[in-house]
Amino acid sequence: MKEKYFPEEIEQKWQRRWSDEKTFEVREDPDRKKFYCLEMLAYTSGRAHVGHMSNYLIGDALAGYKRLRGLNVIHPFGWDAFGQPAETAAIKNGIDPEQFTRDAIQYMKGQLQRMGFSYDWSREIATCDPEYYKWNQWFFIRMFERGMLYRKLAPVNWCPKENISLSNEQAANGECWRCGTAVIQKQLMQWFARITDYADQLLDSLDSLEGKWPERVVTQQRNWIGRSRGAHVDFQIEGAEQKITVFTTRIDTIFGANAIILAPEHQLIESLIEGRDERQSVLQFVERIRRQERTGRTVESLEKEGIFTGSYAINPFNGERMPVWTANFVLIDYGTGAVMSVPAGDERDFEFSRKYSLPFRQIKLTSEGQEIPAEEMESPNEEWTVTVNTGEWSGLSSEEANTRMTAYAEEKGFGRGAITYKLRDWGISRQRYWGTPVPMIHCAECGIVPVPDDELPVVLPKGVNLAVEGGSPLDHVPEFVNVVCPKCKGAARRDTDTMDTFVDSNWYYFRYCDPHNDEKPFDSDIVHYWLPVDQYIGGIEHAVLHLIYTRYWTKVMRDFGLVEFDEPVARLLTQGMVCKETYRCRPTFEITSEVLTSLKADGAGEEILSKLHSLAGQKILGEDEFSIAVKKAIGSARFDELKTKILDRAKAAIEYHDWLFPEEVTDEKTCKFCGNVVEVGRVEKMSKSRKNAVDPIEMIRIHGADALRVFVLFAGPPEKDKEWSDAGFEGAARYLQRVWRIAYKWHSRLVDVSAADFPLMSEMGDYQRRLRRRAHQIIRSITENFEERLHLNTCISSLMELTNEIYLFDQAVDKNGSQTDVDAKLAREAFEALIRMLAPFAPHISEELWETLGHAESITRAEWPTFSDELARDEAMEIAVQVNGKLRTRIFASPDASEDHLRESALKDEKVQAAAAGRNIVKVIVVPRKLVNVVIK
RNA sequence: GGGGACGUAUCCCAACUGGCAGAGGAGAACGGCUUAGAACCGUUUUAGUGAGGGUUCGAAUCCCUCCGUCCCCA
Repeated sequence: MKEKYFPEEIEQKWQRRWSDEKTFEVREDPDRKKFYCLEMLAYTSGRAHVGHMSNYLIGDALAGYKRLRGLNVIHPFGWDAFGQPAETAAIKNGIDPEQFTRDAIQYMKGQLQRMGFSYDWSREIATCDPEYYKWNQWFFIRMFERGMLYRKLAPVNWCPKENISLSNEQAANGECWRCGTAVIQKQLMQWFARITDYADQLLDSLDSLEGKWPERVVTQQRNWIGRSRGAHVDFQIEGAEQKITVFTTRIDTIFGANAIILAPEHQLIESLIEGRDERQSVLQFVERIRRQERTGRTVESLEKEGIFTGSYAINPFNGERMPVWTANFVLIDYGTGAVMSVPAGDERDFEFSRKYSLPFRQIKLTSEGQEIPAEEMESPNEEWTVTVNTGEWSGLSSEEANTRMTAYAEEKGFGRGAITYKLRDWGISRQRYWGTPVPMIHCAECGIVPVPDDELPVVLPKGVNLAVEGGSPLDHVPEFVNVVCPKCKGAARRDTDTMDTFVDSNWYYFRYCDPHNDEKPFDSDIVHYWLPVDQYIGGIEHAVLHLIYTRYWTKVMRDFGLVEFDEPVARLLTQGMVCKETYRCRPTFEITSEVLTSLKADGAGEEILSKLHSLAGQKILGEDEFSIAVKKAIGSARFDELKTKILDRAKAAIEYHDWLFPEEVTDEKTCKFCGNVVEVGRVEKMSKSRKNAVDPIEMIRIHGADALRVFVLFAGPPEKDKEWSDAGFEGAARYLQRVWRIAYKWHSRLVDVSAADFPLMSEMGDYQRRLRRRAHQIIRSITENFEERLHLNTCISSLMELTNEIYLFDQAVDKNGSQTDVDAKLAREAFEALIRMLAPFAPHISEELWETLGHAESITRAEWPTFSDELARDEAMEIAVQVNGKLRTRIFASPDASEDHLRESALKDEKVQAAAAGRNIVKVIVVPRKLVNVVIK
């Protein structure tokens, strides 16, 4: 053993050995209990920073622990390799997306291996491998055969100049990311999966995840599915054959309806306006709303806009005539795309009716039992109370009325109970290159024909020009597009859509179990050995989409007979992020008299100038802040018009350097390049663009991977955000050195003793008893923590405590002048416990020390230390004695002193007696091992 | 805009089903070691839990209001 700790040397030694000996490769073993430890697929962004490591670290520590507990631990890794960012990077830099992705994987894998993670690399998957995505295609065809997939027209963001579809990010701000053209919504034929058929199952089986998944993930999924029970009601259109069917959850409020409102996309609109004066203006309105981004239309703050169609519909309950409108806040894909407006009971309807002065009626009491006249209402009443003005149902509770009125509608045949969901069918088409090709062929004779199984995979062609204008890049590859129809052998076209990458991530962890199977996606028996996943770890951003889709896919696979279980993930942990301070060199803006003069020359009016004048003299840091201030002063319409001119003129510091790396900031917190004072930003999530990412490889070069691992896990509980701190990282390194030093001091003395045949506690000295007791206490606390709370930060602090105990012990031994055999036994017990418990966190140093203690086999094959409650028992405990809840004194008692004993000792105490003198003792509360509270009056 | 989380010492964080506010780390100070410093070893150090109110024998913990920070959804 070397006297000094050289992390680099021992880390490389053990990483090589693990790899040579295939330490972490596992097989199914029916005689052993398994543990599936899974972290989410890594996105192939190029390089990983410390923030990315956080969830791998949590998983690796847990996997290490479970291995020591004797479980057969599968801990695989893979790459989320398809997707639009790789394609974007490829277009920008002219690199082939495949090359870009392969390079990223190679680099990132190197980073992970240097961290010493215990992955079974023989199971590695990259979703862009044809051997993997072949099975996406296989699933696609199976689902198509069963009618689980269909095509329909659906809107995409579309750049009219280049004729390509854009992702939401590419269409940010409503402009095409490449040419700046205004994005429009275009209807394209696209593939959809009927996930809504599984809505009830997805919702109902969430109950079984309660308590095992974070509460908020379960809640978010419930809301996302958004099941609501209500009724469909048919409204006859006046003077026409058709009826409008609306969905409502509050049929009890139908007497308060003052209009029917259709989504602008509603099919009936055209026939409603046919031949009417309103036709032209309604068409214009519909066209305008359709261009608005769909996402914006669900916001509650949305400015409600609508237009009367000229038609009327009849309320089937009371025969009232109601105008039919169309408005932007009604969505075509929710319910039936038509609602009845009940202003007295709904926020949006209320706002809408007030805006367009549509009169309405009060239909329920307030929760205090008041009937407020409709004209006097200041806000709608959305509660379930008691109905009024509701015909024969007046005076009923809302719930009662709801049930009875639904029954009435059913009886009369103009309505029926119905359930709707917020969940929509899942659009899986993408009009891009870098994804799994849809394995379908379009034949003029035979329609849509799946590619025969024996021709799978449909491989993505190489060398495709991604920067083309017009359609998807694959449309421009004739040798890909032009095929022979599998059925009639006539000329046909291949489908050029690729699949949403959520298809890839739906089932990758099933594939890990049987990654090289070339006959089917996986062998069911093997999957049944490993799955469900025991612990899944990943980011909260996947709370809804990925985690709903993968639950859905599991149920689909279950219905295919591939798996027997229902829920794929037993436990879920969403990790916090690693954050760090940011620095930014920003331009300052100032409205000076020169600025005003030149703006005047630009044609700005007096009114504007005087308003801007009020901002004069203020130095405002940052473009956003300046824009906001100016906008506030002159109003947003004028600002939009003059924006560029004002910004250009008012920019005081022309030169600035935006986000800075820490090393680009001087000690005086100024920018190294221009001397501007930098803005020290909030502690933010690490990211490349904010230049606050910490490179793990760089950190490993300084103090080693073990120190990095210990630091990140020690920085805070796994599910909370953590802050990067250089001092903390140093502290972690110092801790490992401290372990090394004390191990070095003792190791030669320990090799030949065994931690067995201890004398009775009563026969040992104080310092000896203490070490043994503390060791057993700490083993207990770390074990419980791993099993229950996974607060790994406190595990590490317990390890530090144990280390401190060993130092204390060492000091006592030095004071005695000689080490006894009992000392050596005790030290060996404590060291072996320490090293094994350190192994999940700092595996390299633990292996090395374990070997030093004379173990021939890897520490990963060792057993987790056990504890004895008896040995961990405290000798005497301090019991707090309170009078009326205030601490008055303390008494000492053995940990198993009875309540009676504690009560009596406390009452006997002179401080208690003094306080109680002349007053009544009302009661005495005894909390064994903690405190006694004497309540007096 | 909606939903959620968090706020404890100079800083990062502990405190498990309400039960003595402090485990651990960082920092600082002092002592030892040293030619000296760093490192190391040791000792010491600080808050009543963001503010206000409520429930309770007892509140960091539960409830309400407000302030602040962050996250998710839109």
